Amino acid sequence: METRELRYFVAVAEELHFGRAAQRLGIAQPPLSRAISQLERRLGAALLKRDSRAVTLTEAGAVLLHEGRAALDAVEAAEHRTRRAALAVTGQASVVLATKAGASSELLAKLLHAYAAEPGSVDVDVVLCGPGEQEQLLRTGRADVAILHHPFDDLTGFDTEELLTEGQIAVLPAGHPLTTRTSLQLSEVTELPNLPLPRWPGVDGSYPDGPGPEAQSHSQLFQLAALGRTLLVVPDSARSQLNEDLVAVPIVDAPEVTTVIAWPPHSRSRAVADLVRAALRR
Amino acid sequence: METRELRYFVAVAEELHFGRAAQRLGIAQPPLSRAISQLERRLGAALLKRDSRAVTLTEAGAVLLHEGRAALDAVEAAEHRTRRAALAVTGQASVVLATKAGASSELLAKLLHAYAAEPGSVDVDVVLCGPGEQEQLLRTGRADVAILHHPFDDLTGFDTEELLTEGQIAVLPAGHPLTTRTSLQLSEVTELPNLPLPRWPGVDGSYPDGPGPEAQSHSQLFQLAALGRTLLVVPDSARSQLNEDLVAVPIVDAPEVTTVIAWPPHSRSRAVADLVRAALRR
DNA sequence: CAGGGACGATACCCTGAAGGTATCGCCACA
DNA sequence: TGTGGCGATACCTTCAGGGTATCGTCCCTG
Repeated sequence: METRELRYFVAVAEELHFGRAAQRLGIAQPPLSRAISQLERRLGAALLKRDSRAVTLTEAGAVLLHEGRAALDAVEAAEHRTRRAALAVTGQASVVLATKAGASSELLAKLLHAYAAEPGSVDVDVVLCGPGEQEQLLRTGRADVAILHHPFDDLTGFDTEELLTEGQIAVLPAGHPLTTRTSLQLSEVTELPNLPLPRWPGVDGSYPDGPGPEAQSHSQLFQLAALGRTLLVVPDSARSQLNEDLVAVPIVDAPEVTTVIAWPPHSRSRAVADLVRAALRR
Repeated sequence: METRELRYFVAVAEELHFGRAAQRLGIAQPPLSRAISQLERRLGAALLKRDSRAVTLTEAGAVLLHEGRAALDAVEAAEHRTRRAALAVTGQASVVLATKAGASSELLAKLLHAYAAEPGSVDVDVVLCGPGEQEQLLRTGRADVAILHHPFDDLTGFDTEELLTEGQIAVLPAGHPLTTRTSLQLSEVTELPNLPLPRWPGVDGSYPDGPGPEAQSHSQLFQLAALGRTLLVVPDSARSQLNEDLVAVPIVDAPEVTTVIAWPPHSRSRAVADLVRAALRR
């Protein structure tokens, strides 16, 4: 199977529409139809049901969509990592570390400091990501290591080491009645009618339905919270980002958040190994 | 990057010889040379050093060999799993479980029995593998789950659950002086001049140098041991395979062997999940 | 030191796979 | 019953990828 075929199939499987998929791929619709049916013939499996008026995935098609994405990511990763390895020879050696924009910078600063002190350390490019983006960077080789947060980020397929486990706090606008409390239950904050939780864009860029305001970044979140438009449930270490307009109250029964350092399972990079070691030594 | 290019590069990188690689790929040498230099041009990286008389990998080439193999495995896995998913629809649903030929069948029997009792269980195809082969089957999608043994098998990149941890024993021919002992140190058995450890073929099929006899399978090993030609160091559970010609003596300081059940990290198969659950329930 | 052989690169040709345009066939819906 | 949307088919074109012949270079050897 060629990656071109996989890319074609993934496009159709995502769009569920040959015309749009062809447009996205920058080719005409007929060659796309042909490529897909040829792929189906070679696999000996129906991937799509063209039941006039609608294209849907078969069971096998769903499997190929999932596995095919992983395979394409792996190919892309091979490409990126090779390019970066070639740069490294010319003295441009560096590691790319992906982290969530707005996450605790204290931990990160310590980590970078500890690593920089190592003998043989190289430059660390810190890439600040939107939610969920780090994973993709790591899978496609555009990043070498990432700081992820369990259970928010999907850790499957990565090697990880735990760095920090913490509880969560509710961030409320100053003056809100609940700010008088010293602790809260999760159920007390999730369904407040006039202080809804914010909505994040999904991986496809669209927002789920709901009453809360839309947000793309951490800083937006804190602004929205300060304006009394939303309520945040965030890890304890986010306290450092509070200002006088915001009050934090611990939520006793919220799931614990574990900050981990993650890297692709077969990484052979010395720099990544050193970075992880530095992270574990605090 | 197309998988064809990756296959070409991997062939050359493994052979370190354009002519042989071309032969292996079933094409002529000139198009292979061209394909590789085109790949290098597109990546903007030298992958091979053609220093007359010898082809060697550059740093970037080594990275691409490694990452490229993983990517090719992922593509192959997508293909296999899709084919199997298509079969499953026709009522042929089954899971492929890879296990080392000759490994403890007691554990496996219990596992299969427990799984078969589950509601909704499907047929389990048990594939008996040579050493190290299970990993590859799992990575390329020809198997859905595998029984692996830490630290012998490489678990990186798989999700695993531990099933059993055990010590190791030395297997000696009956009548050997050491059979009178009730326990041994590892150092006492590894370097016996007239009872050397056997040699296994590596992933490339070639044998390492050494004094011991060559063996391909577990049953061969036990035969060789019974003939007094070799000494085995194996997990405790292999006792069940001993006959009257062989004597087992525990090795107190041998590394512990952990039997794990492993599956690809993003498996979505219900059957795999059930199988793992059954395995953990004993 | 000349000649031969091993090996990768280059030159040049040819075939077929992949892409484009036009059009068909089918169905839903007005 | 016509019309529009959509995937499939027919047919043409182009160039990427494969083949053969040959070169250039280095090493070895007589």
